[in-house]
Amino acid sequence: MKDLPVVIEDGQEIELEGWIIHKRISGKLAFLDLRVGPGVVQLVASKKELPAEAWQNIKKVTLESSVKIGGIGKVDSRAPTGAEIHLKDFEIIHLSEEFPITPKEHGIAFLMEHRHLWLRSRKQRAYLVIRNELEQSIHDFFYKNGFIRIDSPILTPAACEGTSTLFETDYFGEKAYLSQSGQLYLEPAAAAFRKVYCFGPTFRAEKSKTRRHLMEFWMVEPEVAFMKFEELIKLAEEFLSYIIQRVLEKAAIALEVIERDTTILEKTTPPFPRITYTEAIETLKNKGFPIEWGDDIGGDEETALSQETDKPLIITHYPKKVKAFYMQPNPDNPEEVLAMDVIAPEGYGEIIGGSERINDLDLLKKRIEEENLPREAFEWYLDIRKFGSFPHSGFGLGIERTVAWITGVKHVRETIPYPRMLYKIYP
RNA sequence: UCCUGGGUAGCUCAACUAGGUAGAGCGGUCGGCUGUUAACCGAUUGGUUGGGGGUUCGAGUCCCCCCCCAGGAGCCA
Repeated sequence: MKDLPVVIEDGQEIELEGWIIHKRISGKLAFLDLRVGPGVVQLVASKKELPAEAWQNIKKVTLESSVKIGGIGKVDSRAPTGAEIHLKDFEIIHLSEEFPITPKEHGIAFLMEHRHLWLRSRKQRAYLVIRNELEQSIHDFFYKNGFIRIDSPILTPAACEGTSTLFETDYFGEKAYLSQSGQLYLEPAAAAFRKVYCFGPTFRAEKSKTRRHLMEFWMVEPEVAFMKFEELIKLAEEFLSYIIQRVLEKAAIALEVIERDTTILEKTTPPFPRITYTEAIETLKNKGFPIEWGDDIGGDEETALSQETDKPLIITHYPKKVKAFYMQPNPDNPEEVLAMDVIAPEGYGEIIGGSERINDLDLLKKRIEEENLPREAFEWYLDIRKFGSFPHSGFGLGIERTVAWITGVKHVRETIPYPRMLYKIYP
């Protein structure tokens, strides 16, 4: 079975530390698989070529024991990763107790209980290597394009989009909430640096229990001063295309390990197909969904729409009542806002949500009142519209959903090292 | 929160339309095997059937309550 390889040169003298993940022993010849880092290498041991003590160690070593080995590298097509190490020495650092996770089948409840150990498994390592490549590609994209990274706070005094779904905590006698978006803190920073982004965990206390939701998830959010709605859509297209292509290139082996068919991913190049919310509602009605203009578009509806295309689908011009208070109204229709969502193909749903922001002070005050939001908490935010106000736009991309799409994994819980799910915070 | 399905050995499951003191594979352990790939062959180990109460001569199986898990919905990234 394919795994991430360790690069081995033919004839090279090698000393390595690692963990034994598999052992096949036959009388006088043994094969062991050693996990060194993300990668794995096969060890070959012949009884007559080893010190007696080393052979005894090989016989008694248990799965997931930590060991130190010495040997000679050999390129050999019979080895699972194309190369192997012929052992000259084998030392046990720690003899592992019986490891709960075996190469055979396990249920998801058992695996989630043992998430801290499950991380060592072949596919889980591949998923997290892919996540790492995605995160790096995001930073590289923004760095190359002159963005400044702004680390927004996690403890916040007020809601970005209403308080009902926030985790509340005590802040020296005051109420504080775990951030559900860095956006409000990004907008002031855009006035300082013009192009900014934040990258960090966000928290939603929604009691949702689906394959697309976590209580704690990571989001990257760019915000750009003087950027209008059309340019925002272009930014989203270029950004998403860049990060997908970069991951396909840099994480090619990890994608092979998980046997991901990347045909559709390769098609992620600008421009993306685009429909308005109103057109989406018409399409859904024709498909038989019981939906009316003004309703939000749910998971099944998103999947139905994304089936029309192999590329991410952009939906624009949503009704203002289903979107956040800070979104700029459509000049051609005040009931709509200049908002856009990007729906991933293959049923992975919304991965980007963004908009042009309101830059007029009076309009923003009015919208805060209409949504019954606590005005005091937003005074600092309103300041942006008092001191050199400027048109600006931004979006947020969900890391876990994007990794889920790239890897083809069904549930986002496997795209993050330690998922936080409804009523589940262990390990 | 709601709907549906489920909790039996360390793990994955079986024990039937009909209540009769639980069984297999994997893992572990011991032995065998010089090119294995989730190796193979033989032996062996393993259980208060999620918890509590009830019906019954007798409950894994039937009834009630509780706990936990999974899948889905709403909401969202």
